[in-house]
Amino acid sequence: MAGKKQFDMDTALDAAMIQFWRDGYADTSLDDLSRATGLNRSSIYSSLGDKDTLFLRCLDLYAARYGEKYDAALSCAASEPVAAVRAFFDVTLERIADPELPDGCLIAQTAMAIPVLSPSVAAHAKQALGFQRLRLRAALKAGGLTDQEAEALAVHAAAVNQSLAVMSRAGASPAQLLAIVGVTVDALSQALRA
Amino acid sequence: MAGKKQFDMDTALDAAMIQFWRDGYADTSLDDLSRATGLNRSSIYSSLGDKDTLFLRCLDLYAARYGEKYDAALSCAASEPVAAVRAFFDVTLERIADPELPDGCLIAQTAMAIPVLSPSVAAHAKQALGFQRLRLRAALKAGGLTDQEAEALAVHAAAVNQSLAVMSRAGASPAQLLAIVGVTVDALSQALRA
DNA sequence: CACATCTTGAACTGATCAGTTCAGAATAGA
DNA sequence: TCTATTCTGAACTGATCAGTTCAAGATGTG
Repeated sequence: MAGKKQFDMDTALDAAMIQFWRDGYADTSLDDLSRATGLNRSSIYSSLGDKDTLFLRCLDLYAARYGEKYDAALSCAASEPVAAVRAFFDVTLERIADPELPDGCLIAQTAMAIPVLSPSVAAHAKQALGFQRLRLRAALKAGGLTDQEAEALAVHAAAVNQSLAVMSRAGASPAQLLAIVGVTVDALSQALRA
Repeated sequence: MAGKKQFDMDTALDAAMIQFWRDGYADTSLDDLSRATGLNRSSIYSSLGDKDTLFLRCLDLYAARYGEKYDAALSCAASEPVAAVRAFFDVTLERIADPELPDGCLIAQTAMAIPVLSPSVAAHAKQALGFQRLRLRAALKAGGLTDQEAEALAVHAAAVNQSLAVMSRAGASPAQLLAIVGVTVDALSQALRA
């Protein structure tokens, strides 16, 4: 069982991310991480760093992975802004519908715990939410909204996207989640018609 | 220091509620509660029960207190539905703006932690969110929306209300929070115009 | 075979946690 | 004054936590 790397770093990081995602930072112990990754306590410590460092890596992995998907969804915003925003929300809805993945959202969960988290972790979470808003704003401006409209709808859409995390954890049905984003998409259609 | 009750139960419960609200269940220790309430460890145990019981009481106190305010805000829905929903969100926005109170929302925070909470606590949180939706739905129907529209807008508004908890924790400005609810209020105006 | 590399399990430290108990101090009312 | 009630501080249990260390075992490479 030695001589060469026995585990895939990315797989382990993935498992750790999902563990943090489901239970949150406070309720995830090193033993939980050890169980989730299949790695020994010592191995985690020596190759992934301590709990804080590992959590930061997981946050970044999460932001990068889904950030790409959100970007891809919004890429058609210039020609079809409504479809783009719908696709944006679909990224989240599909993630929630995936039985392999936890409900909720790692960023939202982390944001809610900001008062008890380290400043660096808090900063990463805030930054991730900021990126989301900027992504949406750029797309909406490309889609033809004014600066003001784009700003307002971007922060609204980012918030609604986070709300899906709360509502899914509280047991909302897929139909209800769809209704939540439906109102927002309709509001965008309306804004574009003006 | 004895012979008669030395502390006001409601005051103590209030302090405990705020402590849970700010730091969440997992990150609140009995020592934190002792400090917050000014009560001895033993006194908490003997007069407020164990951590789980106390948390349930705090959840109920929170739901009752703000439930009343939400109801009052929505009471004019039949004649002025848009103003009613705006007043509904104002309850949350004023709570967030109050420097005496934590950001966020106890219900939202609890909902996010459902996977690691006891079933009874999870049930209380879900119930509270369910009430919020029913409150909104009744108001919107009274305001003249169809059943379908009222259902969709109610779950949307309840979600947006929860999103304010996430966004305020992530450092969103009052103007941004206002923009978030603005889009929803506009969507309601539009629905009523049809 | 020998060595460098990797992995493991176990242990230990110092800290915190919830829950519980209890003796004693303080006090209000009879 | 006597007594029932209330409060307090301290202690203890059994558990978990993060962080760290290390010796022993396993394996691939040269």
